[in-house]
Formats: sequence, C-alpha cells, structure tokens
Amino acid sequence: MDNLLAFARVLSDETRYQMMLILCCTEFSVSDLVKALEGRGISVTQPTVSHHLAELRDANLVIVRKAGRQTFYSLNQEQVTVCCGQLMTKFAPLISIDQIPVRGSEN
Amino acid sequence: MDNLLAFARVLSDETRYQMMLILCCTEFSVSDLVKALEGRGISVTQPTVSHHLAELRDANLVIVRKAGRQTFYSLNQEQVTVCCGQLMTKFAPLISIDQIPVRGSEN
DNA sequence: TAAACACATAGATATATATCTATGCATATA
DNA sequence: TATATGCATAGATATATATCTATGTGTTTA
Repeated sequence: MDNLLAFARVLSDETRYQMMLILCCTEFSVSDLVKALEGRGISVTQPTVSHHLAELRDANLVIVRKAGRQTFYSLNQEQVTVCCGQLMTKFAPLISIDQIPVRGSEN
Repeated sequence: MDNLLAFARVLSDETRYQMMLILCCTEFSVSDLVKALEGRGISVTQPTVSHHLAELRDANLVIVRKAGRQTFYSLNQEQVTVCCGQLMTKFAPLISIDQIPVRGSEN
C-alpha cells in the first residue's frame, strides 16, 4: 500500500491516535501503555494494544526497544515529519513554504 | 470528532485519496471526476463519488462552486496545510523547523 | 410545461476491521 | 527446573463503512 495511505489509515483510528499521542515524547512498555489509555478513557485489552502496535511498527511509526521481558515503544517523530512533508507536496503544492502556519501557533 | 482524526479518516480511503489528488490543482464536475477516477483504475458510480464528496465537504477539504446544474469541486489546499501543521505540532514536537524536509525533495 | 440532465440522498448489502478470548513464546525468578 | 511475567499471535465476532441500486431535487432546454 502507498506510504501516505498507510500513514493516514493508522492515524484514522481513535485508539491508535491516542496511542501515538501517549508515545510521542516518552517510551512506554505495553502494559503501561494499556494503563495510560485507560487513563484517557480508552479501555482496551493488552492483545488489542499489541495488535495496534504491530500496525504502528508496519508503518515505521514507532521505535522499539526490548529490555528483558519488556518491550518499550515510542513514537518515530521523524517518520511523522516525512509523511507530513509528503502530504504537503502532494496535496498542497500551491501553498508556498512561508504560508505554512508557524509551529505551535495552532494551540 | 477531532479535527485531525477526521482529516486522517478521510484520507485513509483509497478512493478519496485519489479524488483528492485529482482535485488538487484543478476543479472538476462530479461526472468528470467519475471519469477521471475511471482513468486511474478506480471504477465507482456517481452516487459513490457524491457520497465521498460529502465527506470531503464535512471535513472542509474541498471548495465547492455551483454553476447551473453542475457542481465543481477542488481541493482546499489551505485546510490540508493547517492539518499538516497540527499533525507536526502534536506528533513531532521535538523535530525543529529546519529539520523538516524541504518541499519536493522527497522524490 | 414537459423532458432531460446533473447531482444528492436513502436504504440495502457486502466487505473491512477493531476488539475480544484463548493461547503461544520468550525471559526472569523462586 | 518449575513457575510467573510480559508480550505476541490466532481465530472468532461484532461493528463500521464503502459501494450499489433506486429515487429525489433543482436546473436547463425543447
């Protein structure tokens, strides 16, 4: 499947969306990720989270680190950046660079 | 639904993805859009295309112009830009602006 | 005004997928 | 070495949604 289609598909599910927010700047073990989701009102089982993590891995959207019997995941921000750049090139080629909203001003 | 979730969901379908590519820089009537999709190997009926256009409208991703009994659609590139900026802010906050790949250099 | 045209909407159906339970496979520990 | 722990995988199921046919609505034209 197309790179960007895969990126959009992964991002389009509420559970994965929240997972990516959680993993954005800190790494989590799978079980801790389950708890963090619960804290955001998303109650899913560990196998469900593992399943979504597999999809994030397939899309190269997470960095994986194994330590003993735990596996730590964090978001691959570089891949997000690459995909956003490609989205801009394909779907906003007429918008010049200096029209792109300043980072962090969205609120 | 969340703005970005809606953006990702719209983009995650192959038919809508191709529609957005087609509408990116030129406006099309609905029937011409059906033909353009056919030319890209996507055979769908007019009601199906109208249905997808309604989703694009709901996400503010198309600009609509009515003329007589035709309706012309084109992509709202500004909205794409806004969404990409928000994606970067939420999912790549640690990537500094000058690390963002230069537009058009992806391939 | 009747007919044709362009598009939107409604309802039905088939397919995709998010989630679950059950289980397997490592690794650590008693 | 037996048991426990952490995660991944398999298979089943329920839900979401992409698509179709049928039809409605507004606009142009004969």
